[in-house]
Formats: sequence, structure tokens, C-alpha cells
Amino acid sequence: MIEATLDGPTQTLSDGAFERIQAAIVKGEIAPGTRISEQYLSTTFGIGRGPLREAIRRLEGRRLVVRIPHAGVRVVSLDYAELIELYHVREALEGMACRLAAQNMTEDEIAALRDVLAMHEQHSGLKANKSYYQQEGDLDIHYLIVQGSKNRTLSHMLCDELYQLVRMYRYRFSTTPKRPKQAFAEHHNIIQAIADRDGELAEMLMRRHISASRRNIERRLQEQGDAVTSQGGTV
Amino acid sequence: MIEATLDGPTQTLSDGAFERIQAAIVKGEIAPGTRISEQYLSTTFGIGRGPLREAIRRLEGRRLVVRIPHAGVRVVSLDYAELIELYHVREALEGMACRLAAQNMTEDEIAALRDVLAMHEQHSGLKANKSYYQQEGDLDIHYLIVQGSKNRTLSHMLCDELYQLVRMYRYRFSTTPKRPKQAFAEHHNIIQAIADRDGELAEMLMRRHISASRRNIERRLQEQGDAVTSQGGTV
DNA sequence: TACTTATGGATTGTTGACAATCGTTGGTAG
DNA sequence: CTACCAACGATTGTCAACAATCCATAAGTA
Repeated sequence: MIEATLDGPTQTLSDGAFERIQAAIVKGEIAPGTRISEQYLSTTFGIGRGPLREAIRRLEGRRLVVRIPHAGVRVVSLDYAELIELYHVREALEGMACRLAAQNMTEDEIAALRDVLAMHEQHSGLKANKSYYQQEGDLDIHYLIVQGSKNRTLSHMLCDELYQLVRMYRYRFSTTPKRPKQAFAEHHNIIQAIADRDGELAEMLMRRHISASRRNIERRLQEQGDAVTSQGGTV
Repeated sequence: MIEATLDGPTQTLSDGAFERIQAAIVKGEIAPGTRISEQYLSTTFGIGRGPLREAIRRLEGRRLVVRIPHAGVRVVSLDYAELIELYHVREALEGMACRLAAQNMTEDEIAALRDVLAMHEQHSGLKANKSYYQQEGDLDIHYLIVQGSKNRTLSHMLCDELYQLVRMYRYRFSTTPKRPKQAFAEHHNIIQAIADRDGELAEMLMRRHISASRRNIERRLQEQGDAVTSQGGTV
């Protein structure tokens, strides 16, 4: 299930394991709620338990795994409420990021932002509903904006911590009918506000954008039951 | 410098060391920028390097230490810009916390909030300018509000991650003349807005409160030079 | 004198073995 | 048949020794 390749010039075994496991969790290769034994990971990666445990402690810090002393660690499993919580935090953080981006992005960076949006428009035109809003590509714009805020603390909290959790549960709420087109329009307006250096407006638009996204998920989850989590086995 | 007592029924040595070192850093017992050797901590605490390294990896995740592979870890040392960054993030996060608190706090919790404020008023009356705004006590109100948001993700990011860094650098900008009285009034209005269940207003007031606090620091740092950091020795 | 290059020391990275703890299974008494 | 208790197995927590890496010092050469 997990490839055993700690590829390339990975600084230290612990760092390599950290990245590898994180990727596996975020991609869903290890289902939420599954218990992961040190033995298993140790033999899978072919490294000792020492570096492995260090990696796990870092994952614990990022809330990707939950640890119970003397009883092992499980991949985190968010319930409905916690998933919604994530979007409230995103709203606050990305709103601020947008405000700062309008203030701090260079013209070149804004141009790059427009390019990505145009690319998404084409891509979205081809595949209609699907794949634009949910796939890696979607977050690209958000990534660029956060990066443009020039606030490293903000970038870390968003890109390194929050987005991982968001991605974990992203694939489950694929496309609601016309949300992609909507989202595209919203992205367009946000970028325009940034280009106009109107931080206040940019923040407001971004907050509405994410708020809409949240309500969208709330609606869908209300319909199709509650089962967000899949408490599960051991690996 | 660091007491060697890992007190009480601490679940695991690693957890104990984590808390102990974190406290030492936040309190300033270990100056920012100092390099900390595993050997030193290991003998100081009387624990092996294994659990110690796990603790360090967690501290790394919280950005309290910075690690360079094969070269050791240093206590983080924020420069001027990064310190300001912290306050921008606080503004966004605590603003949202306030909005949610107005929505989710119970009447009892709001009453408790008022009690703390009243207590601060007395205390502030006695010692005039000093000690109210900078000491532990100040953050109490913020803590309670964040807690009242009932958003665990938010609480974690604020209380467990951000506040530690804020506290590290808090003592340096002791009291500016009449800021405490100002801060007290702001706290009062914020709590009133929460009691009125006016989330929008509560958020705005909190954002202005933190924004004012930030500008206050900016002003003082502009005056008294730039030296926020004290790149330093080894322990 | 200035620059490069070995070499020694110290520190971090990693491993495998040992100890402590927990969950479970099997047995026994009520 | 159920409930409680004890011993076993498995997994996590911890330690001490070994290997790899970096930094500083000092020697050697242009």
C-alpha cells in the first residue's frame, strides 16, 4: 500500500518517513481511523523505530495522527463538526492572506495568478463539471495567494498544516452540480480585487468564497447522512 | 537554569521533556537564538536521547526551535517582521474566535468572562500601569474567548501554537504609558458585544484591539532600534 | 600572507536490545 | 451462563552503543 521508496537526497531518514507517511495519509492511502503500528512502518520503510517515532511525533503535531500513550497511534478521523471547524479557520486565515496579498504581491505574481486562472478556465471547459474544483489544481490559486501575503507564519499554518487536513477529506464531496463555475467566477473577482490593491474587498470576497464552500459541504452532508468517518482496522 | 524535575505522573518521558523545554523557552529561561545540545538536555533531565529527540521534533513542529540537519537545533529567534506577522495572524484568528464565541458561549461562560475582567480592573487599579497587560493575566480573557468559540482547531492553533510565540516576546515591550487602561476598555466592549450575541461587532472590535496592539509594538520598535533578536551562545 | 587541505574532536543520526505497559485469552468461581 | 481474575503475547517506551556528518584547528603550499 505504501511504497517503500524514501526517494532521493532526503536529508534524514526521519524527514523522509515524515513526508512519505504524510503523503500517504493525505492521499487516503491509509484510511482515516486506522491504527498504524510502528513495527509495520518500520519494516515497510526499512528503517529503525527511532527515526520513525520522531516522524510520528511530528505528524502528531500536525494533527494528522492521534496518539494514545502506550496504545499506539491512529490516523486522525474528523467528524462532521471538526470538518466544518476547518472551514471557519480557513475563512479567517485566507481572508487575512488575501488582504495582505493585495498589499504585498508584485505585479508579476499577480500576472502569474491570472495565468493559472486562465489555465483552469480552459481545463474546466473541457471536462465540464468535474476535476477542476476538487483536484490539486484548485488549491493552486489559494496557494499562490497565501504565498503572496509574504507572511511566513500564515503560509505555514495554511499550507503546511490546514490544507493537509482539508485535502484528506476533499475527495469525498466531489462536485456539486454548478459549484465549479461559481467558484471560478469567485476566483476571478478575488484576483481582480487583489490587482486593484483593494485589500478590504479582497478579504471580504475570499471569506465569502470559503463560506460558500463551507455551506455547500454542510448541505451535502446534511442530505447524504453523517458518516464522514470510517473508524477502521489496523495496518 | 532549567530545573531537572519532570514532575508528577507525566505520561511519558518524551511528553514531560516537551512540556518542560517549551516552558523554559517561553519563559525566556533559554534565550532566543541559543543553540541547545542534546547532550546537555539529556543530562539535565536525566533521560536518554531517544525520548528527548522526540520532544525536540514536536517543538520543531511548533516553531519554537529551528533545526538544521546534522548541525543541531536553536531556539527560534524572531526578527521584527516575523513578530508583526504573528499579530496579523492573531487578528484574523481571534477575530473569528470572537465571532464564534458570541454565537456559542453559554451565559455562564460569559458571566465568568465578566468576573475575570472585574478582577483585572481591581488588580490594575492597585498597580497602576504595570503588570496587568503583560502578565499571564492578560491572555486569560483571550483564552476564555477562544475557548468559548467551541472550535477545537482554532483553540489549538491559537492557544497551543501562536500564544507560545507571542509570550516569548511579550516581556520585552513592557508597558507603554496608557495602553493598559485603553486595553481594559477594549476588553470591556468586546465582552459586551459577545453578551449581546453580536458576532459581527465582536469580531470587528477584537480585530481592532489586536491591530492597535500591533501598531503599538511597531511604534515602540521603531523608536528603540531594531534589536529584537539576540543571536547567541550555546547551552 | 593568504588560501587550500588534512585531521581530530564533538555532535547528530541510527540501530538493536531491554523494560514497562496494555489488551486479550483462557480459566475458575459464583 | 456470567463475571471476575490472572497469565500470556504483542506493542510501545526507553536506553546505551555504533556510525556518519559537520566544525574547527592546524599544517602545508603558492
